[in-house]
Formats: sequence, structure tokens, C-alpha cells
Amino acid sequence: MARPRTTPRTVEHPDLSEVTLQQVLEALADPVRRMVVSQLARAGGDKGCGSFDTPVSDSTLTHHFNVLREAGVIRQHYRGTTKLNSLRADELEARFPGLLDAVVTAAEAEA
Amino acid sequence: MARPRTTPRTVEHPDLSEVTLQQVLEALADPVRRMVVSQLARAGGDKGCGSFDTPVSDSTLTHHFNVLREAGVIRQHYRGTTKLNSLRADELEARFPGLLDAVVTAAEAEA
DNA sequence: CGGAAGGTTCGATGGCGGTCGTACCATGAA
DNA sequence: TTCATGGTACGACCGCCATCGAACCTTCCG
Repeated sequence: MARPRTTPRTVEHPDLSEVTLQQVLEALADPVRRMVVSQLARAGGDKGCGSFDTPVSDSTLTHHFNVLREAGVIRQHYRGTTKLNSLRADELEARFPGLLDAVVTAAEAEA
Repeated sequence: MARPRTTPRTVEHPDLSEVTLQQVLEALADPVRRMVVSQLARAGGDKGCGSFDTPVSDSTLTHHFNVLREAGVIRQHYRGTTKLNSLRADELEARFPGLLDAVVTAAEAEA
């Protein structure tokens, strides 16, 4: 948006100390976003943007990734034309102990 | 609503097995509802409807209580003209281990 | 240098949910 | 029985957010 033409694509990630419980809960309260988090948790490491199984369009998925990133839940970086995603599990655990685990576990159990 | 005139006021509570993670997360994602839950957690036991410190009107608060009850987060029962509320902490812990604790703890830490 | 693949941005839209005020109901006390 | 209290039901409003399609931008590969 504010990026001038032809600049390497970078992504802004908040420090977890700036992230509120409200943001994280809102992020995790959406079913599609929880699918993303679940699949990311199952994958363990990085996972390409296009490799997620969701019922929404690409542009909507981009939106969800943004919400998750701004909530400090995921980390994103480019490699070539592909955007890789990973969970910020450890940092999140330090900030909100038990929260991500509980949600991921519950999501797994329900599915 | 469907209750005929002059019937003792009772409240419907879902079995926690019928409650979804979605419901619980949506319930806990609202700031006002989280205030209610926090104050309930701090109180330990029952707490009258009118004794909560929130920034919303009575009718809105009633709405939030309904959401929390339908999500299996709180239990309500009448005593005289007063409605008492309590957390369904143990049941919730059995259904979604660690979830309520994590949220309550985080909410306390942030406040 | 094309062109294709992978994502993003933009604008529009639709629906849901939080909010309120008012009217109403049940209970207990005077 | 009448009144006051505590809470609910209802209807309306408003703002936000998930969603989409289309246009666009980057990067890689022929």
C-alpha cells in the first residue's frame, strides 16, 4: 500500500507485547481462521499460502492471514512468489500461557 | 417467551457436550462478556445480576448473560427476584481443557 | 522480453451482533 | 392489593466484518 514500486516484499509483524487478548480471541473466533491455525499446527513448520484447505476465495483468505498476523498468531515471509506461514506458538505461549494450545487441542478434538 | 403466565422462572442450560468451541470463543471474544466472566471468576461463587460493573445498559447485559449461558460458560438460577450467576468452570474444563483458565488468567494479567 | 503463477488491493455488499429505550412481567414487601 | 424492585422481551438502529470479483503487482520461467 505505502510501498513504492519495486521494493522487496516484506511483512510487518507486531511484537507480542503489543498484542491484546482481545485481538487474539477475535482472531481465533473465526472458523476459517481457526482452520488455518489448525492446519498450521498440524503441519508443524512453514506452509505455503496456497496450500490451505478453506471454503473461501483467495482475497478473503488474504484478509484472514492479515488478521492472524496482526494478532501475532502467525508469522509470514516471502520466498520467491510464495508466501510462507508459521505459527508463533512459543511467543504466544509466553504472552498468553495455555491459550493457543487449548484452542488448537479443542479444534482438533472437534474435527 | 413461551412460558405461560405465572410459572416459576426457570432457565435452560445446555449440556456441555452440545456446546461448540465456536460458541465458547465467540462468547469470550466480547469485552463486556469477558468482564462478566472475570468478575465471576474473582467472586468464586454466585453473583447477582445487578452486581456487575459494566459499561452497558441492563437490557444489553441481559443479552450478554444469555450468550454466556447458551455457550455453557455460566449457570443461572433465580432466588426470589434476584438472578444468581456462576461459572461452569469444572464442566468447561472437562470439555475444553485449559481454555477458560487461559482466558481468565490472561484477562486478569491485562487488567 | 513475454507470460503465467501466486497474492494483494480495492470497492461494494450483505448479514449479523451489540446497543439502547420502552414496555412488560414476576416476586416480595408494605 | 398495591407498590417497588430486578430482570426480561421486543423492536429498531447502526456499525463492523466476512465475503466476493476484478484489476493489479511481483517474481520466476521459458
